[in-house]
Amino acid sequence: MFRINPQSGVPMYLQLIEQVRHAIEAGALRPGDQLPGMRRLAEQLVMNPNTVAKAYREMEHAGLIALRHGAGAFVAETTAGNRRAVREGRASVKRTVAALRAQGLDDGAIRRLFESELAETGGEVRRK
Amino acid sequence: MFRINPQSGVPMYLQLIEQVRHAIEAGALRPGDQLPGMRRLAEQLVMNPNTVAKAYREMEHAGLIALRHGAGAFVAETTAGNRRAVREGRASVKRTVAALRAQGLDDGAIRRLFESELAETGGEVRRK
Amino acid sequence: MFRINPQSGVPMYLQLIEQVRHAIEAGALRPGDQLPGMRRLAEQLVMNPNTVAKAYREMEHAGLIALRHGAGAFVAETTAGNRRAVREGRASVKRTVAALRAQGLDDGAIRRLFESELAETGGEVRRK
Amino acid sequence: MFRINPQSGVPMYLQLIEQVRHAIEAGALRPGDQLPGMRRLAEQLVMNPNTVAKAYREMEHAGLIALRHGAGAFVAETTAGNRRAVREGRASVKRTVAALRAQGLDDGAIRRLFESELAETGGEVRRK
DNA sequence: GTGGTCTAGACCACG
DNA sequence: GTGGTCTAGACCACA
Repeated sequence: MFRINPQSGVPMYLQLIEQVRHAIEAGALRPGDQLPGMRRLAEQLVMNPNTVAKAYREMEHAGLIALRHGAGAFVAETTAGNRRAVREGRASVKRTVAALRAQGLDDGAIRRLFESELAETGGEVRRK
Repeated sequence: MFRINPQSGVPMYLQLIEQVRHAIEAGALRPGDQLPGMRRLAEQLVMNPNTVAKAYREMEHAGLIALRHGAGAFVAETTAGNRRAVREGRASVKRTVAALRAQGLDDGAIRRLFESELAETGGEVRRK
Repeated sequence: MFRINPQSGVPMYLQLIEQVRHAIEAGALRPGDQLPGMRRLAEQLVMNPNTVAKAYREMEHAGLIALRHGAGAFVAETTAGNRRAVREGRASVKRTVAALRAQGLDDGAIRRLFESELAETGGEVRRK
Repeated sequence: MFRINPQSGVPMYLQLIEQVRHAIEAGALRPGDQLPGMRRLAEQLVMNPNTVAKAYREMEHAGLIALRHGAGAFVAETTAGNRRAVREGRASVKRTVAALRAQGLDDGAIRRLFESELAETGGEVRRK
């Protein structure tokens, strides 16, 4: 369900958090849903359980999920977000990325293009 | 010219490298152009000169730039890349991002959207 | 400066957090003050650096301290609290505890007495 | 009769033990008195019966209570302790805590205050 | 079996 | 030297 790249320079636990966040935004994970157990997920993603635990703890702090001792991790009920916008946006992103790929750009170049655009047009600062 | 976010979790020196790489791809920096001095850049970006130095060293190692002792850092002549594709791609990325922003998505949600797309469609693994 | 008891059943990192919080409340640590380095403190308290790191991270989350990469940990400026009440309260607590000790009560009995009183009179729930 | 806080970081079974111990010290529970049934208590305190069972087992091990198979749990006859000192101490603790509350201190601050006092003046180490 | 704490120790990023 | 990430693996608390 998730794909982590240990070589990207982005901490693995952050990658996991972003992907869970996206899964929630996109509706793949819904409030109340149980997340995979830490150990099981660690095994799937070929990483250490402690690393998964760190991601889960941070997500709990962020109010994204709730950890119930002995019971598991669950998507928080308060998770709102604009799921509609995210789901609708997927199509245009898909088209744009496909076009860029067709022109011979690799992942890195595409990523830099998007990041550059975000940096230029965003009043927002990129945060943890 | 560059914008680094120390809080993003992505190493600052990597952010700088990616932005230089993009500037070259996009034509903002051309072969032979001189890069800002390390100390000056460090001051501008509010970071330690050692961190800038590390980024420059890595870029030299990658063949992106050439460090001429006592003279400064210059964009390498050998820098190929598909500049045309990058420049042409900017417009569509700009349109896509603007549309997503208009739907109320913030930087994070947009980033997660294209990262998700890259991960799903990319045969390529994201590398350092 | 701090005293941790590994056998108490209360997690060591929580004990450390409470003691730092108290030091701030009591004025022993003031906004802007630098905390001991994680490794150094770990050595002093005879615990693992990772355990200290966990305490520091939680305190950062709680807004108690700020962690500056490569620079150290510092007491947050926003730390208000009612220092006066805490400092003035110390005397009465000191007297009460001394009296209880004189009557032959041990730490456990004294603690249970206070906790019982807090539970009975507190509208507040004891939180992490 | 008892109040457990699952969020405090202190193990629930330890909280329960301490509260039973206090009830005995304070005379609320007298030698020979029957303790609530494990299942009933678990329900009241919103916790798993196994957790209550663990607390009861530990208390039996500590000689605090006796478990009579099929009959229930009873406060041990041998329970000594200085009940008089505890009962007499309640008044001064009540006064002290009330004063601290009046000064605006919350449960946490009060707890840190007496824990700090216990740590400073106690030759005793806090044990399980 | 699930989350939580702790240890020991390696390597990286930043100042 | 300071904080930060990751691994490997033990043991505890709770359901």
